[in-house]
Amino acid sequence: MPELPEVETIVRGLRPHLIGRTVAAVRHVSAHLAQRDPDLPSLRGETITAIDRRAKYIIMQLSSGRRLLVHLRMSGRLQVKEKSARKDKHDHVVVTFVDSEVKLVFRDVRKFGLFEFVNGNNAAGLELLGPEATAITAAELVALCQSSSRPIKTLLLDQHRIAGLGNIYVDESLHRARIHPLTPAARISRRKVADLAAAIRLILRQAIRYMGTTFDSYRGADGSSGRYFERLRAYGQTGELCSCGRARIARTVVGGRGTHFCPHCQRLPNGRRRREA
DNA sequence: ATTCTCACCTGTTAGC
DNA sequence: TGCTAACAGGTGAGAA
Repeated sequence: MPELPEVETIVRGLRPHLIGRTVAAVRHVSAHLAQRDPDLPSLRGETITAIDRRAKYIIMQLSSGRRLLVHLRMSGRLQVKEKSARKDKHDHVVVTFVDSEVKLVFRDVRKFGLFEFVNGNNAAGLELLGPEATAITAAELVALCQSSSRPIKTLLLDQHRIAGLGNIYVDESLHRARIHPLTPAARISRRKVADLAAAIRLILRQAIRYMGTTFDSYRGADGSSGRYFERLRAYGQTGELCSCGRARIARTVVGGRGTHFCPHCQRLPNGRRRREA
């Protein structure tokens, strides 16, 4: 699942190929995307002037002043391929460019992703996003935590509070900061919250350097896998010995999401220790 | 206002 | 072997 580091990696991979390119044609727009945005064919003739990222959103600035919004959600991929590459059954948009041997392909097996112009419907979603997780300060996170009694994991996944984290990097950040994912946010000490803010920034920075995490379907703009997979210490490590050497990584469910943690390092504050389900 | 639940979707895996 | 059911998970709409 593409989270902030994966999206950043894709954006960096797209820029050298697409900046300054003019769209020659928009091909194969799948019905579910055409229904959400009937204007997609009008991308033809636009020149891509910039490609930016906001949390997990990719925003392409166009010469007309319009903006194209892409969100990969669960299974989306945005890849640059040779013009001759065969179309896959899950390719939902194919964009070709003037005087270019490559094409941009939006593939999305589960069809949760967005590929549309910024408009009234989706602009609000962008504006409601919390501060970028990469730049979250201790003070900001302290304020955030004090205002909520929700489990810290649930709070960190709320894009309106802090934007960019997903299931993988929340588990990794809480593990590094040694905080149990079910800890009520307001019950975490200032010192631990500061640790958490530092852990979030560090892990995201490292994950970007390693070009993201490929757990299942994620691929970079050039189709490559993310190398941060090898660095995971909690997510998907159920049953593996924790780096502390004292316990094995357990799995439970928090807010409906698979949650990985070390029962030794990450304990609830009142002494109760939670085991796997 | 805030928080929780469910729907969206399909490939993969577990269970019979 | 072949089938069905459960599961994965980011987000937003609607309910509590």
